[in-house]
Amino acid sequence: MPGKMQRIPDVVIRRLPVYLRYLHQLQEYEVETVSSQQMGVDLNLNPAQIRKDLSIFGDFGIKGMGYKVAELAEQISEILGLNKEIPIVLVGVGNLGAALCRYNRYQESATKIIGIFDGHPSKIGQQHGSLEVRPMEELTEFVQQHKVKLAILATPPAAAQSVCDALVAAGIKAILNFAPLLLQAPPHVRVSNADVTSELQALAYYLHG
Amino acid sequence: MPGKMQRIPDVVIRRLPVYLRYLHQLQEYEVETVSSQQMGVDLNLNPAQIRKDLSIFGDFGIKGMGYKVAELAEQISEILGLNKEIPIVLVGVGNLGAALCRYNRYQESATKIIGIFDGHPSKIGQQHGSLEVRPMEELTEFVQQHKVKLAILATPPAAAQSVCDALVAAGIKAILNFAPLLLQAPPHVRVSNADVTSELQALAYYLHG
DNA sequence: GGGAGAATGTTAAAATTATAACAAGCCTTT
DNA sequence: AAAGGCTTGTTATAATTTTAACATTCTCCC
Ligand SMILES: NC(=O)c1ccc[n+]([C@@H]2O[C@H](COP(=O)([O-])OP(=O)(O)OC[C@H]3O[C@@H](n4cnc5c(N)ncnc54)[C@H](O)[C@@H]3O)[C@@H](O)[C@H]2O)c1
Ligand SMILES: NC(=O)c1ccc[n+]([C@@H]2O[C@H](COP(=O)([O-])OP(=O)(O)OC[C@H]3O[C@@H](n4cnc5c(N)ncnc54)[C@H](O)[C@@H]3O)[C@@H](O)[C@H]2O)c1
Repeated sequence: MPGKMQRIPDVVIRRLPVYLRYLHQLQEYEVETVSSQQMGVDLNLNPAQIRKDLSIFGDFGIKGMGYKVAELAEQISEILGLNKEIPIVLVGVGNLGAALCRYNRYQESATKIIGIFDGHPSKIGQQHGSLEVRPMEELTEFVQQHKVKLAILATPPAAAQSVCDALVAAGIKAILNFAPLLLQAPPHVRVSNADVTSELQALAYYLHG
Repeated sequence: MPGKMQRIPDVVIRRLPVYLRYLHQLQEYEVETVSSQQMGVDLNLNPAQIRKDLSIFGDFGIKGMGYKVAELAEQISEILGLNKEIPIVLVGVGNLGAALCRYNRYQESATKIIGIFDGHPSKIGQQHGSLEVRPMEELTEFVQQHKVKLAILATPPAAAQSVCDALVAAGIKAILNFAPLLLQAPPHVRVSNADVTSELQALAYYLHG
């Protein structure tokens, strides 16, 4: 639909991976097609919202029938850019960082950690799965050489801002931040915060409401 | 303000921990008061939104002056229910679960993991910090005995729904779910999803938009 | 003690997001 | 091949959330 440009809300983008995971699940059960109605029931979402989200990007459905599961999964992958491998660097190979490395290995996903870095001498050279911890000095060159655009930040909060600055300077365009603080980054760099403590605190509210 | 009852949006509740962390930071620098203006600059939020969020719960500010940092932090803690310790159980002591246990120890927070459980015999009895892995058989009794209302779920996705059911049956009221699937839980149980893969996939979109 | 300046709480407006309604279109069945 | 039954994409409506505006009131300082 080569009409006019429109801004796509973040909230829509964040639902796409949910749709995608669901579709992959259907594929495992060899389901061929699915309606927005059915998706709505299974995902606890309004069917109209699902149709609207998808129609932003194109006409993927078949009237009277629904969506072809495999095809829609492919389309969403395309939209998100998951059809090519997306290389990731992880900085801060502590408790959490190490868990993320190991997890990465059995995950069949386009997003893949290809380099891990740490500032502490004792960590350098340690092996996590197929990845060896590199020193921070190599970060910039590695990022540029491998055209890495996405980073995971898992250092303590005190180090996080300076690591963020280094990542930005190296050319990183998006950061998944696990450190419990608000990173300051330029507007063209997207930061997503995964703060467990905040999540737990928000949940705590609902224990007495 | 004993006026009429109002529903408080989730999005407001999720901002409260952000405010709280910021206030604690100010306390470290011995800042005594702060204006919504200043908070807005530091947190990248609209000052009006901050004032509105806070005014839902009471009149915490002083006109012409702003908010007393210590007092506001105390109020927000109160609202979230963080003035008493909130006990948590964690199920699934694998890579991620173990990292969360260890993290828990140095975190000065009201939310505290007090029991960890795993379904695999080889894990039972393992020590993680001060916590020893317990068998699933003890889950229900432990939850009820310690009046635990909040759980962290960190099992593989295949096991997650049945663990969720067990948690709900035991009386858990809120779950932070790390498994990449949509849990089905009754309406009185709140589920918050912390899915790293989905986060990364959403970020991927912005690498080519 | 009074006036200037500042920042709140609140009311009003704008923007965004979600839901509902429905015409158009595709598939299946007869 | 035509009808009937679904289900989409889209347009319209509703709800929520954000931002702006401003009267009120508190502090500070003279
Ligand atoms: N572990 C968890 O379960 C958990 C949960 C929620 C949040 N977090 C947050 O995630 C982050 C990591 O947590 P963790 O438990 O893995 O901490 P950790 O202390 O185990 O690991 C941090 C790692 O970062 C490295 N590091 C420190 N300064 C660095 C720098 N300037 N440059 C590069 N590397 C540096 C350290 O050497 C260490 O290996 C922290 O910000 C923590 O608050 C952790
Ligand atoms: N490790 C990561 O960095 C990471 C990142 C994102 C998401 N996740 C998700 O978090 C979850 C845990 O990941 P992980 O890497 O720690 O996995 P893991 O395999 O290392 O650990 C899973 C643990 O759950 C236990 N378990 C399995 N079935 C159980 C059952 N029925 N009852 C109780 N315990 C049971 C296992 O014994 C194991 O100890 C997974 O769902 C994974 O997809 C992990």
